[in-house]
Amino acid sequence: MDFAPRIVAWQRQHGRHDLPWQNTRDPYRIWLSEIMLQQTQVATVIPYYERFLQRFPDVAALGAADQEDVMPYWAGLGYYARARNLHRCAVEIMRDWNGRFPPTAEAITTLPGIGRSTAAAIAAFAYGERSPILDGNVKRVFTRHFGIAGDPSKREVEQRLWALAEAQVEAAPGLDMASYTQGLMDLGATLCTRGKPACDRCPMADSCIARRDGRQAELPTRKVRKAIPERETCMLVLQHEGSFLLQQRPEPGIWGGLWSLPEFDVADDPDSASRALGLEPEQRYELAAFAHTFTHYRLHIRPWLVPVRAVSLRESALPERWVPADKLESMALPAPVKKLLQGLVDAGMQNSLFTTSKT
DNA sequence: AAGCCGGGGTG
DNA sequence: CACCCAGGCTT
Repeated sequence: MDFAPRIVAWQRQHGRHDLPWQNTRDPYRIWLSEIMLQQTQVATVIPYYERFLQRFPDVAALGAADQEDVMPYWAGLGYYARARNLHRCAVEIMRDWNGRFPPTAEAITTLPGIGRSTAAAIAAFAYGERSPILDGNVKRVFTRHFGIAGDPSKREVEQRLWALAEAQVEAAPGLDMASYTQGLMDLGATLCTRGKPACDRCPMADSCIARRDGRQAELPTRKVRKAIPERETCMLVLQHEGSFLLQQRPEPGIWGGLWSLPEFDVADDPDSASRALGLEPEQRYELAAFAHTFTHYRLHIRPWLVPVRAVSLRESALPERWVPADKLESMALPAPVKKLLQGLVDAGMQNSLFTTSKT
């Protein structure tokens, strides 16, 4: 009872008001922030957001750009389909909406990469539309406050939460939707956190079921996570006169659209893998293996440094490019590849990096 | 309904 | 290390 107005009152006094995407009603800026913030924390997003906005200040600038020019500004953020969809949206808005962002949450949902919650957030912030959100923060706040057990990603539980979200808005005529939506996010991000919720400072503590029953640690119910599989790959660091050979990853798929190192099966060897690309190895150095963990599997990477003489390449299914060391910064590289190449460049290709020498 | 898609922060 | 984060799309 009285849920939404209390959230608003708390937000105005204790919420966040100076995030880079606040204090604007520009749908473009709001939209960009919502996409970047999908499954990504605020502190991670901020520098990406600033860089992106500087390069693409409005939907016209983004729509006029090639996707190729967009990807470097997303490299390292993850979920690269978000960037591809963002660019598709901009093209679509310029073509189908006369350059104006769609005026309702329902219309916004038709755009690629924007679901119900993201559309509602954009509509609430930009237009004040009375559409509720249901993101990770809201799921945590609601499951605790209303004592909803069960994995929130399950359809049945999620439907209950959507119904609760709708009910809170309907029960509050004249609600300031921007403040309410921001308040839910702020509460989840700053007080009703996963680990140690600050119930002593929470404006909803007196009506919170989890608080009453001492079940804050059990809600929201954890999802049962299966053991993640292990995968293994070898990567070729083909090097010629200070440049590295990069291949553009196909989409869809992991790292789609990013530039990565050529890979070969662990059963094969770096020399034949290099020759398969039309390159003759001068040497081959096994670099230190390392692991990279994704949400759904762990990838063991075994990199080989292979200096080559000729740079004539064979026909390849993937776009390929020789990239000088000092131009790597401008390329859209997967995080582990960036780390690997940066390490090589920073160390000046010194032998200390090699676990084993020539084989 | 379940799997796919990343990287980083947190405890 | 496990778990989670301003989720959405495909199968």
